[in-house]
Amino acid sequence: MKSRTNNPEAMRGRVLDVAAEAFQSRGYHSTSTHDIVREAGITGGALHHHFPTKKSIALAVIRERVAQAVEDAWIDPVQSARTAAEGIQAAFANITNELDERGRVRGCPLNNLALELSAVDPDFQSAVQNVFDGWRAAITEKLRTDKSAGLTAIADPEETATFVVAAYSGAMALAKASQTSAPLKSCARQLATILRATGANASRARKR
Amino acid sequence: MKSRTNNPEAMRGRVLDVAAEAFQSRGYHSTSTHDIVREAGITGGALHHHFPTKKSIALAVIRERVAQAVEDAWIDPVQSARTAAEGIQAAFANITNELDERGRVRGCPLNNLALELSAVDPDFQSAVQNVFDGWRAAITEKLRTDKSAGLTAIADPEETATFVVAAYSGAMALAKASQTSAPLKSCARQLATILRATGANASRARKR
Amino acid sequence: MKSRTNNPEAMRGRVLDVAAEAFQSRGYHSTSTHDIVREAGITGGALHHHFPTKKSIALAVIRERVAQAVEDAWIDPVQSARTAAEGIQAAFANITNELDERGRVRGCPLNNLALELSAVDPDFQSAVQNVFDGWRAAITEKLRTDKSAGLTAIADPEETATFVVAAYSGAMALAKASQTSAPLKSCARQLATILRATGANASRARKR
Amino acid sequence: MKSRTNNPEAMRGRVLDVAAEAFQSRGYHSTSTHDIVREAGITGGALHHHFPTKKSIALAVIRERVAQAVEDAWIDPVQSARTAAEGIQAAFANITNELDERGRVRGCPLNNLALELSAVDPDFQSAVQNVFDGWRAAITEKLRTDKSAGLTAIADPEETATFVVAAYSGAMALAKASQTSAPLKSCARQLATILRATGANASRARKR
DNA sequence: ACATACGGGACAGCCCGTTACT
DNA sequence: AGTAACGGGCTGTCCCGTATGT
Repeated sequence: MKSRTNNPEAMRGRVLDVAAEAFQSRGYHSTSTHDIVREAGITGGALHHHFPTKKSIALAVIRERVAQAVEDAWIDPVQSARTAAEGIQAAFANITNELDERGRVRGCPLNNLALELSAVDPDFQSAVQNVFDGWRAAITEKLRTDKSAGLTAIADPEETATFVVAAYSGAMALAKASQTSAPLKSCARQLATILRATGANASRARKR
Repeated sequence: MKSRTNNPEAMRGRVLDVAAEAFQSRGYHSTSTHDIVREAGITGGALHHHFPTKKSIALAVIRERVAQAVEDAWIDPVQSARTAAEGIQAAFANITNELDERGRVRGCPLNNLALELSAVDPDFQSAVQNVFDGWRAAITEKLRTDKSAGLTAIADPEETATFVVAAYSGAMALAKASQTSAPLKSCARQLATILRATGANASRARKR
Repeated sequence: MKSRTNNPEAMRGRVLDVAAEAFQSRGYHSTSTHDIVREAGITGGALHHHFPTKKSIALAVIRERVAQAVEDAWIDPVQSARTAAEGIQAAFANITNELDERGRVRGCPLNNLALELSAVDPDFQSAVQNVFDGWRAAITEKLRTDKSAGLTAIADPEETATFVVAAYSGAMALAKASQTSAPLKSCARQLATILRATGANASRARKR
Repeated sequence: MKSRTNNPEAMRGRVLDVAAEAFQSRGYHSTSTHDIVREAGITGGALHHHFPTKKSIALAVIRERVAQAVEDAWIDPVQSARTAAEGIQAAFANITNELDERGRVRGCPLNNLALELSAVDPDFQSAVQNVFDGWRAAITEKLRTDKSAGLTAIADPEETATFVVAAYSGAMALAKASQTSAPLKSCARQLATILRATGANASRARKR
């Protein structure tokens, strides 16, 4: 008879950690519930107790782990930066650094799951969309309140935020496909130029 | 015994058509070989004769169908457009129109497979990368040879091309997640502004 | 939903019984896992729970059923017989009788699997060898401790034991090929003569 | 378009060579017709032209290759030897030498197929039995006509021949299971002693 | 709360044969 | 004589979910 440590919170957390990791590395469909059971060192029964279906695991991963990852990697840096442009650059820089250290590009956890699951099920779709919305909202807000030179002139902060998220998402997709951080670096530079240029234009416009 | 007419090309083509459609709509892992057999109206033996493994189907789909789709939707419009900016806008416009007519956003076939398969297998990864490379190369070339006002001043056409591809890819990911064409429209507008702005800057720079 | 009673041991045993029977009658490769599922009256899931692979079934059959059969048919009779020669004759006699009653010669379960699987996989090979070793060891031991007239003079009990096992195995192979018990009877007689002769020789030798 | 060399005899022979080799190494059921096609460098259609079914290949292998192998390894040496005992020892010696050089024990081609196929199909069974019968007949004949000292006294040459074949077959089975030539050497020694002893007994008997 | 046993049904891949075609 | 396309069906494995047991 094996010993057992009743600690539901810890077990739930371990499951989510393992599942988040597996979903990002191998994808949702390529990860079996048995993989999670094995890697988390638990039993099928325990998994079922906390998550009755595989779908419920994925939803929890999106809501509790992926959303957190987006917050850590994007929302916090952007909010705490001096300007929106700096926040965006910081986010890119941090992610690129991590990538170069790791050596392998697993892609953006949100985009990976978004592409794989959005078409599968409306529950997945809306869960994913919520995270995207929070992400865009944070950037939008920063763009709106950014009092740095000229950026106030940005016509549509929401659209710009969408654009930033899209550029990053696509850059990460290219990075994953090429297994290089180069596309991310390129896009970071392009975005930097654009945001500066926009500001410059705007300030120039105002000066006249 | 029924009569039979050998027509390997047609059968192969039908398999690829069905598989390309299924992989885009439901994804690679959510499509079973039996689905393909059923939808293509063939037998398991015939499928195995032409494609011994599911992976070989996906590789052929990427190389022969997805690459073609990218060519039709991006490379041809860009090459035949007057300017790079116009070509890019045309590509966005066509795709967005199709999306709005269809009502459902299935995502970019290349990005869907890229995100799902790049991490799975190096063969997939390089097949996907080849298509991305062709795509970027076409835009790069157009940017380089574009004699329209000021755009010759683009510092790094390759990087700009990467950025365009990334922005589109990410925009389509957002569109899929939100099941709306709005992100695509936003990003198209942003890109238009940027390319125009860049040109404006450049011409301004030259005037001085 | 039907009610269910968990009884893992019984289910495992039923699987092994069915598999042992099928492997002996039709061979390992000619028995499908579905055959086992059907004949044991279980489900695929249950089979997979107890035996994740077909190989694991065969290994269990060898270790838990074939080894037992060898013990019943050879080791026990030899050990409990008065002399080695008598034990060997008893084993032959019992097996031949069973054969004649059954009418059909399915061969020695150990040799059947040995010939079919030894070259396939080292795990099979060593599992089979273990049973052979136990078989030979029992005969060796009996020959060594046999105080009956003259047999103590057997130069190399181990080699003689090997010879007995080989003669039986080959005789059963001939019996299977001819679907007759005749080869077994012939070999039993030959072995009887030899063991007696050896004893006679030995005792004659000692008398001198 | 590939060139083609019409040479039915050669193709048939190549198929049988490849099949014989594969059947001995891996067994009948573990060898697919596609394996044969690939290893023989032919096409499925060509195989089907010469051998309409897999069974027909096996029957031809038994009748044309395995029978020949038994003739080369046993019948010829026994017939051309001075005495039966010497012929048997020569056969054992040759086979054991080959085994030691090869390093891997694949078993007796006849016994391998006999054990795997005798129970499957009566056609296989009788084909195998024919080869066994020829083998035993050759030894029987030699034992009968052997004018060497004492061996004429062998009571039942046919039974003795059966015994020799059985001992060899079983020894090879043990050799395959242990992947050692040791069992063959042991049994050869035992048989040598027996045949000599029998001769000695007989001549002793006659002397009195 | 957790563990083991089990249900059914799919999964990708492969099998042996046959038929159309050169 | 020989080639390539094709037909069905089956293989071992694995899947996710649930029920029973502690």
